[in-house]
Amino acid sequence: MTSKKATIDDIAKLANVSKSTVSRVLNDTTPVHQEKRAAVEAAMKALNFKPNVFARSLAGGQSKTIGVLSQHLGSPFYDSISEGIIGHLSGTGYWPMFADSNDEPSIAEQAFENFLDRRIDGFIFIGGMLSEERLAEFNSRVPTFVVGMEFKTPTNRGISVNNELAAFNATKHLIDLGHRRIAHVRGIANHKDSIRRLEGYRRALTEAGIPIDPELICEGKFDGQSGYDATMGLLDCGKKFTAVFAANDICAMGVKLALHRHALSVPEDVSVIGFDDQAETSFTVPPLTTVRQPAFEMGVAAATAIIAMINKKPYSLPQLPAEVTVRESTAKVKL
Amino acid sequence: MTSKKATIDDIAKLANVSKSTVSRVLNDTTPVHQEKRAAVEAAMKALNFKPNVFARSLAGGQSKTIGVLSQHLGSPFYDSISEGIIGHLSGTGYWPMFADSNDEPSIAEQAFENFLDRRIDGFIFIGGMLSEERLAEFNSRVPTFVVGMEFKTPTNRGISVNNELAAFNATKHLIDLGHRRIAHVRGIANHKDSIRRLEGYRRALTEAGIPIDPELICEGKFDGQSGYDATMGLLDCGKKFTAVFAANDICAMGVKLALHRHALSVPEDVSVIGFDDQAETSFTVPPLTTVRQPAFEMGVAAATAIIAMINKKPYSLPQLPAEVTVRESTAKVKL
DNA sequence: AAACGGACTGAAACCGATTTCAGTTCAGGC
DNA sequence: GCCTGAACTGAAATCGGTTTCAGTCCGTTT
Repeated sequence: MTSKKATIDDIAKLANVSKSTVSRVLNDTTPVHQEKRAAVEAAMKALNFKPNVFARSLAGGQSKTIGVLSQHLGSPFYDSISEGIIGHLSGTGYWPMFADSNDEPSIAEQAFENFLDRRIDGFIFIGGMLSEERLAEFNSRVPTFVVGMEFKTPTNRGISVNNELAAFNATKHLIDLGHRRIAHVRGIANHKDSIRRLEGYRRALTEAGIPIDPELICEGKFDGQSGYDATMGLLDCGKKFTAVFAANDICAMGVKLALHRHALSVPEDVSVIGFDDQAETSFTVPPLTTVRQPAFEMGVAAATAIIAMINKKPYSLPQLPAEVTVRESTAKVKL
Repeated sequence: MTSKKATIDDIAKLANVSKSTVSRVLNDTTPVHQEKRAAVEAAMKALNFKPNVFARSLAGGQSKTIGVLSQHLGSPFYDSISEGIIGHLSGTGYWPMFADSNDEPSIAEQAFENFLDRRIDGFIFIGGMLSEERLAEFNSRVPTFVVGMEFKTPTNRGISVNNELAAFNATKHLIDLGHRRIAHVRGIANHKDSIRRLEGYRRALTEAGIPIDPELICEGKFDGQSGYDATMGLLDCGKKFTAVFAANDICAMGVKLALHRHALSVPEDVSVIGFDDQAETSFTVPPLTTVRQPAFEMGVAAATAIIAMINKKPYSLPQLPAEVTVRESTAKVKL
């Protein structure tokens, strides 16, 4: 098929110009006469020319790669974001390069340095274990976009659901169903999302005039086991509650299993609401009520934004809803 | 910290040798006198030298990047494999570059070409929508390792669970519990894994002297919806069965929900077994019996193998078990 | 003692782009 | 009619490595 792989010199020869000119039409750095530009473009088409990324990057140009740092690949929510990023990047000429920090700030820092060695053109940070200051510092070294973590200062440098509001809505949904003793199983304690979700939970209770019972707020880790353990703990010591707001969907599954172990049924005895709306969620028994986070769309937005940032073009971010998806794991409180 | 970034010339100057020599100790291509080698190594340490990947690759050396093509990022099984790959690659100097073919052979082909443009040193193919011939062809162009798909010809070029055997074991587990009317919800029809799993299912029935009822074999797509639809279909037309072997765990969740809709309980009325043992699986109500695929370990093995292949070193692959993880979704058939 | 071959080395070419530098052309302002 | 600046161009340097080529040095063979 493609015999060898055309270089810029081949194009120059065929179009009868110098390689400088070819480079110019390639990068739009300097005006090029219409005629020559057309000749060059024709030659590129004819030879199916694709610039060599390495030569380009070596010479100081772009590497056409985007570093993507996920806090935890294997977490469905982050993975959906990644999927959105990959999906949107494909065909743009940019390629993502992934790293996983495993929720460790020090690994994240190191991964970032490695990315710089690789001369990434842009950096997408998924999740939220780094301070805004660090991220600002990153951004001063390479265009940086944050997804899935609330990022206040430069509002257009990140995209995320409003966790506080989403958690408020989730809790309010339960309150509206008549629940007053609502437990909350948290995510990782110092994780931004966890903190904001706890805030939303508290605000909803407070605004409804329900006193906050600290014993109903359990530590967790965004996983099934911690949801299970926390709920078992509550149940074993006879704590009364009629609803649980879990930090995320997989945690909610753990909560449900613990309730099942105590012969409590969902939603008849206890209502459960999750967070994320990950794919499996609608097939649990019963299907889980949850707060939807449009993860894939967030990934797409991040990819769109980072490309625009790299090319210093304007872009706009979608407004993300924080809606409760009502399914069958929540119901009116039993009288 | 690191002021500028040392180049090979800096090293050469400091070690008082030519850059050729530095390159030689870097790549171990030609013998270098012990003294000079030591001097060079010392200089590299002192200047914290890291060779520029782009210059290296441009000059015809290695790019230190591994192309990883997943059939479907966002599928928990494939993601766990990816996680294993990323985990094991980290710190080796090699970096993965991901693409997602979305189960489309044509996209896979294109992704592979793009990878070659990026001069990947090695290629890891996750999943199984490509023929062995194509993969052999790929392997002739760049070291290629296949993970999560059975790959017969060169036995050490891929790693996978024995799907036929695993499916046989799953089905046999049900038979041993006394079930004789066992439905099977398949994965994507022309997907290798699906085919092999169907074979295992058939063999188990045949060896047990149970006639195969084609109406109990339903098409599916490795997702929750198809598990749900298939089961609803069976139930709605009054087909009798006491157990279901689902193509994977998420499919099994769909199956369970459909049973729940018909007021059938698991495992009292119908036993359900899944495949993969993905993380959430142990928190479903009731926890799902499934066949474990050690995905993360498979990823690690793939990363290990590809690096060895690139460097023409020997390596060995672990033997993967195909064990049934018995939880609570399967039970003795009701008499 | 001459010839040979293996260990070891540095200069220079090369990989394929970008960018600087030094012009050349040409239109418009005075 | 001359000057100025913008549009446009190509030669050559550059990015940071690898690899070829042409040797040098030395211990062994014959």
